[in-house]
Amino acid sequence: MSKNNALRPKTSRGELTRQKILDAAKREIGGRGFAEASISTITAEAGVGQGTFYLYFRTKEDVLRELVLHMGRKLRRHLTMAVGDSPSRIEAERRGLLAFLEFVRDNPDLYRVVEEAQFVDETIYRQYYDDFAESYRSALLAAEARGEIRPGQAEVRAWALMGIAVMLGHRFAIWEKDASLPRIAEAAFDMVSHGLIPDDRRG
Amino acid sequence: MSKNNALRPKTSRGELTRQKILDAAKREIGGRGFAEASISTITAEAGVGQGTFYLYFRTKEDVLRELVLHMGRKLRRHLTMAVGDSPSRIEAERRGLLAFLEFVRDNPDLYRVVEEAQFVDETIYRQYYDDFAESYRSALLAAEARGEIRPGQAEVRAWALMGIAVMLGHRFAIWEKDASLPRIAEAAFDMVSHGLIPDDRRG
DNA sequence: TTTCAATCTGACGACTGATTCATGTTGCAG
DNA sequence: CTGCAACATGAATCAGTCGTCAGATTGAAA
Repeated sequence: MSKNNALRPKTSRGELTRQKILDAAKREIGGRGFAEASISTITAEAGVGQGTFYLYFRTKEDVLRELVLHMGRKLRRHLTMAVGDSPSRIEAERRGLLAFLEFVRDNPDLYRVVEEAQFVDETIYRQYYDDFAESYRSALLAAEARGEIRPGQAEVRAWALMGIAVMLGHRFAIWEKDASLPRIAEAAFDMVSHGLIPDDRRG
Repeated sequence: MSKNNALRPKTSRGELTRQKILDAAKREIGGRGFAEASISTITAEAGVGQGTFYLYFRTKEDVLRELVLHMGRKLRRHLTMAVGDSPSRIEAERRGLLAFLEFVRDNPDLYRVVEEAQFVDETIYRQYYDDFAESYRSALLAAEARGEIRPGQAEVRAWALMGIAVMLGHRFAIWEKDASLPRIAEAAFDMVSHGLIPDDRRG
């Protein structure tokens, strides 16, 4: 089952070194991109010898996979905290979107690493999105059952909402770093909750 | 002004060769990814000598830029045809989303090439999206002025709507190749036009 | 037919960066 | 204190690509 590479350190010293490499890789890959980031720049940045890298990772791809997993856990934790005890799905939507945008702004390197994963290991990338989509989807279904939202294709909605978050994150948290995130989230939230059609034109 | 590289062929024979290389590059980069695609695999696929590549392009990045521009023109043309004479912005929204999804399904290589551009030449990538966002934005503003849609941040809405299209394209036109695109587009369109909040819960 | 600008070729030099490995160091269990 | 497994090193090796170039070919105008 666990194809877990048997590359895990066995002492706390090793664990620390592994972590230093992971941090450096995050900065290098996130900053310069996967192609530019070489093992030598990563190890130099981490302050360890070149060979040390191979004590804990098989390849550069390996580190990236690890970072995607890390991003997934960290983001999930962050969103859970932010959305936590929302009184309704709609309110959860609002808080979740804002929390995501803030997360992206605070972790641009991780964000970029995940996007690069798409071209390095499609499987892990898709797993990352599938996981979020699935929990998103079931949340929508539950809300629908409670009558909080209009019935509709939960699966499609989940992916559409993720698309909004990702694109707005890219545009307003990565590219335009000083945008007012609450204003952005509010505008998108308004569109999604109320719809584009004016009240006086509904059938 | 025109930094246009002076690498343009001067005869139709040259033009043809250049095109063969461009096509091969689209397949190679779209299929294996930018990093995997080497000049030699591209020229081999195109059926020309290695050196021929440099008659028309400076670098691999150069080809990718060209392909992004190409994708922009082609997609724009496609959307214009599909949305053309819609009776309303809302209707244009519906048709546009479906047309985009179909385009992605029919041109997966081009789609991927554009996404890769993000990590190769951020400038051209951003230009690509900015262009679409701008025309999207002004269309929304016009519709708003006509009272067809509720007032709101057109800029944010434009990016959010693009996010929906991109993500749904990735999920339902690239990953799940036989999804019912009209059904997907309809579901997303319904959410965006009517909103998630049920009519009986609006204040 | 001749000429020549444009086009094409593919082997090759230079270089980059991944991975290995022989050797050295660390720190804890006994 | 000592022995040993874990950890660390970086020079050397190795694979593969880029971009060049000297020479060959094409085809259309003169």
